[in-house]
Amino acid sequence: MSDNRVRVRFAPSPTGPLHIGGVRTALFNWLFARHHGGAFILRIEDTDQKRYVADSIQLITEGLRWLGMDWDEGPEVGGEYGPYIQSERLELYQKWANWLVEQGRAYRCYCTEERLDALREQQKAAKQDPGYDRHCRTLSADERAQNEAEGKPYVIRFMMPTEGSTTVNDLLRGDISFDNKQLQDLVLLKTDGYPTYHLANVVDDHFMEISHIMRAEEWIPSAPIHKNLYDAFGWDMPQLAHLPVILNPSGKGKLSKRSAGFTEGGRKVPVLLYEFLDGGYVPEAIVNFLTNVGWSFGEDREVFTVQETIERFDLSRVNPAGSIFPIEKLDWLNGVYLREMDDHKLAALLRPVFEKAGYEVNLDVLLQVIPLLKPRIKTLPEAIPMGGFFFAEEFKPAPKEELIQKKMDAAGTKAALERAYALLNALTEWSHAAMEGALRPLAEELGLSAGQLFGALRMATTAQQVSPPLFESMEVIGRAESLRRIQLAIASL
RNA sequence: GCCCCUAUCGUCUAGAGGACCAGGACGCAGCCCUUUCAAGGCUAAAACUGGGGUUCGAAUCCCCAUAGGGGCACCA
Repeated sequence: MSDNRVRVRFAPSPTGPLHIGGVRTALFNWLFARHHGGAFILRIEDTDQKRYVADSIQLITEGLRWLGMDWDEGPEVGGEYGPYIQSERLELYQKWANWLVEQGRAYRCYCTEERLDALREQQKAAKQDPGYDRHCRTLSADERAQNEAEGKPYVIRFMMPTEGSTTVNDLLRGDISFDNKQLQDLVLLKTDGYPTYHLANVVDDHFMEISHIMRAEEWIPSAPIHKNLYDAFGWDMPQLAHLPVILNPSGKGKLSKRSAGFTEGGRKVPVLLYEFLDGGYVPEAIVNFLTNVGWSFGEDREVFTVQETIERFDLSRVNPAGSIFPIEKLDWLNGVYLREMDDHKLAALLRPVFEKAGYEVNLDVLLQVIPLLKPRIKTLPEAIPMGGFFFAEEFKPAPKEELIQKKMDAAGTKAALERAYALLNALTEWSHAAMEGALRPLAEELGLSAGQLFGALRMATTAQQVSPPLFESMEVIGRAESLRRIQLAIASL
């Protein structure tokens, strides 16, 4: 199954934190590379100086590593096709842009921003399609010479064919044709000497010997542009596969961090990768979840390991239709992974969560608590209300009213707690089994339901309406402290 | 406005002409278990956008309509 000619890349631009949509694109590329035994390349497309955000590259590399995606070539690891940061390859792009000019396939355009803006306004007013009017494409030799003599700044524009059509093949959708009249004489090289995305992308994919381009669906309209560029250069175009977009839970538009990043219930949906980290999702669950959006394992299976995914991943199972971000499925899946997780590993994840919430964590206690927490949490922060009280420095007894259970009064509650105290105090072994063995008959004797008696004890020992099972909790709290708390409750009645 | 893509339960999806009165999962509802909350088990409701073709036969192929999405920068 190994094909070392498979070379794919993830090519984000460093404009801020990783977006989950980008992560999905990266993941599919990575899975494809690993499945075929090819190379996964990380390339940084920093050709827009205005949008560059410092530290972005680090956020990207850390994010990919967190999810377990390693790259064979790129920043931090190097490679034979580098550099892998586009701002370090400017000469290459300039060379090939100029080559196109020499070949008569591109031209210098001296139009100012003002003229372009005015043109756009005019087109808009006349309800014409927007686009460059190719003014500088037909400049005479004299006009050109004059512009050069004046030292006017210029961009290099591609001379797009104006007739016929361009057909590109998409591995998921088949052939897609575009009327060349729709295509623009787009800018290849900007005034500042930096390439645009289109030029840099084509040049790099060619020289980095990329075999398959897997990118998001919003790039489909630029595929014919790229195709014409490859043709002009005389290069073969890599295979294309446009991955479906992920839509907002609101159903309106692409998944974005703004406006519609909420579910119908008004819940904030995580979108940036760090928001998933902060939200208490684990990487294994995120990866498993992402592979279920736009791709399916088959065999009616929803839960599987990365290794299984790598073995099975292929483009034929990619669904070309866009999909709404199914966040509730991630919650469920995260719960599945948390339940299956090794106790020590979960302890390492939970410890900082409790500490951040202001609790001082005793590792021994945490390890005892984890089995109680496991089936009750879907995300890490949910452990705080469920288990935080185990680490509270000072016990705050529940108010009297809350000790009294349904259809009971203060006197009855007090009497029941006193009897329970006596039985527990007499126990030779402080285990949940022993406690239950002693107290269940008591409930019956007192004519109370298990819910009434245990409810009162829960309130007395944990001061919580909701908690892990009573006796297991008391086991963790310890004999002396549990008995002390029951005494406290009795005294308050 | 123009161009392009897509279309199965509320949602994520299975389905590559007969094995489909359409399967799985999440969510939702009910029941069981149960000391609260979960987890777990069981059951239920829930979909092939519409219309034309092609074919002995269409969720699957073609066309049109509709709907949703994407794109039309010296941003990627």
